[in-house]
Amino acid sequence: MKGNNLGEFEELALLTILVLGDDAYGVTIKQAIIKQGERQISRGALHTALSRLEDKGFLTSRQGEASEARGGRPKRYYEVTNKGKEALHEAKATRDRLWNQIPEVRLELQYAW
Amino acid sequence: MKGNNLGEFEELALLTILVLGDDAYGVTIKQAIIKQGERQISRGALHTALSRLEDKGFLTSRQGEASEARGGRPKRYYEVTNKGKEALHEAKATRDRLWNQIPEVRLELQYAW
DNA sequence: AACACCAAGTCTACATTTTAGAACTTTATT
DNA sequence: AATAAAGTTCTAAAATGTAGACTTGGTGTT
Repeated sequence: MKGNNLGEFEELALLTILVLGDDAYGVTIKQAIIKQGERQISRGALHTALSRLEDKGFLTSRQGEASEARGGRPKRYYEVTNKGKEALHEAKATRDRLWNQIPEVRLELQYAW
Repeated sequence: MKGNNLGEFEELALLTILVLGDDAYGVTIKQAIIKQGERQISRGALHTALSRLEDKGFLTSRQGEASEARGGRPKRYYEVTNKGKEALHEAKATRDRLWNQIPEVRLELQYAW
């Protein structure tokens, strides 16, 4: 890819991180995505996407603390970079522009009879 | 994939077909995508996506006539199915919902100084 | 100190999507 | 018949998406 296009899952992940703000790490991101009701995802799936996004400069991460509850491995918090935000805006703009060019009629569902 | 998620290129293609309406076939779709100014794509790339979308029931195709100008192989016209439209609406809804949950501040670009 | 146990991140490997470019097909023109 | 034009189809590789097993780092219990 040219390097600036986001895959659909990547985009979903970035948006979710922006929604979560300060509290975006693996588990919360996963929960949020699932809660959006859209799909089931695994830890692994998410983390590979996140680390690819980081490689490409769409987000950065920093080590956090362990969970209070019962200990556990330290969290890794994610933050969307400027580049990431720009990519999101661009993706949105392109699609919005396309949606605006579609006449209403053409969106109606057809039923056989 | 589960079977109902659209890849980002797939989505772009479906939207473009809706924009083009009656005149959507390989070449016009390709031109339209490029003209949206977003990217360069090859014939092959587009056609594989289209046929995959057809396999998945997001669009149908029918054979058309050859070009008037100078002949040539008959065109294949594409049309988005109900299922395709629904998938587009869903994808849009999910993202719009996410965008609405992002506070303005969090979208601002950061500059070092 | 040793051990169980929990929360989370990392690794591995395979499936699906994206991509480009070469090859092919059909028709028109000369 | 040969060549050109307008398209589509094939092939193969790179990028993304995905699940599940594995590891690590911490806390609590004895």
